[in-house]
Amino acid sequence: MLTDAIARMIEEMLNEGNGTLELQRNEMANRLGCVPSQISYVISSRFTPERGYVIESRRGGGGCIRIVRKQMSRNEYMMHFFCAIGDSIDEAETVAYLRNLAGNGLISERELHLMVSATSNTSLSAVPPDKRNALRAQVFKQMMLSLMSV
Amino acid sequence: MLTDAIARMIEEMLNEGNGTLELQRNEMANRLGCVPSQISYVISSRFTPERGYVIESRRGGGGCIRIVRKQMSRNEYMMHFFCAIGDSIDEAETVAYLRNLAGNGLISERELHLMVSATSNTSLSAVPPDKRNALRAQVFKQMMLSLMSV
DNA sequence: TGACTTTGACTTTCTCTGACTTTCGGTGTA
DNA sequence: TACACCGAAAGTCAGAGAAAGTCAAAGTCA
Repeated sequence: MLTDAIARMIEEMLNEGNGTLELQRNEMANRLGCVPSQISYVISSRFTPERGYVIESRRGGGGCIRIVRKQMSRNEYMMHFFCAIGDSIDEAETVAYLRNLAGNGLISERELHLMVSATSNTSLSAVPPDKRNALRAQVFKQMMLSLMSV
Repeated sequence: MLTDAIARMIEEMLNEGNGTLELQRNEMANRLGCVPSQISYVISSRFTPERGYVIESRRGGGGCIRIVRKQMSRNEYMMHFFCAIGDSIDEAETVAYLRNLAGNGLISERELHLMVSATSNTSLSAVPPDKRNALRAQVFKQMMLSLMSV
């Protein structure tokens, strides 16, 4: 059945994208040889808020549909990231992690900014560069822990 | 999409300019290879008063568009604390400041926890104790700044 | 039969463009 | 000085086009 194929495809893409996905309805419909509204149907019947998905979209040129899975409990998800940090991490990777957390609604926009700046090279400039990544990981992880306990 | 590129560019310039920006519509359109009214479109659809921006402009020779990210008296308050931090601060005093901010509703409970843990001795344990207070002040101030610009 | 799928026509929203208008500063002239 | 004119900006607006949303009717399957 078409619906299932599309749903499976979206699932996979969600997995690849760490629970976040942006797709273009027309493009996808084209790829699958179906009518665009079929994509809408699948999303509205399968990827509902009750099942833990958040949908946003934008019309017009260059429009797209954004699907975010909120399935894992917050803390499970946080823990997943927490473990991935390791004991050294550079600035760029930290920002990437944090954007991901924000994209999944686990931290707010303000919290994103807070954490980015706390772990920035600017903040840590007093520390010799060769020790910075370790310190950053430490700070990052402490902040994550603090969020998990609130 | 052009709109997004322009919006991103303006954001960045705003950040660089501490929340203020003057741009020349034609010049910018030229640089981006688009029609000048596109710039107007982006500004009117994205940098609206509802989103906290103030727009002024001047026509004629040497004209320009001025964009200001509105910073409420909230920020003035934050600035007051910011200045009080100095370039060295210990853990206890940091917690006191943060409690104060939370008590005044300037940061949320979660943000309080985040900031306390980012500036804790635990987070900064990799740094020799005699350098910790300076680093803490640095981290603290960066976080404050990030909140003021959101 | 009844619930779920599939389709396509129509609607709404967003982007982009270009023609036309308004405003501003400067410059030349009486 | 006062005024008219000119060129250089920014403002406005309507229209075209792109993409997603909606919905009802037709089709399918258990």
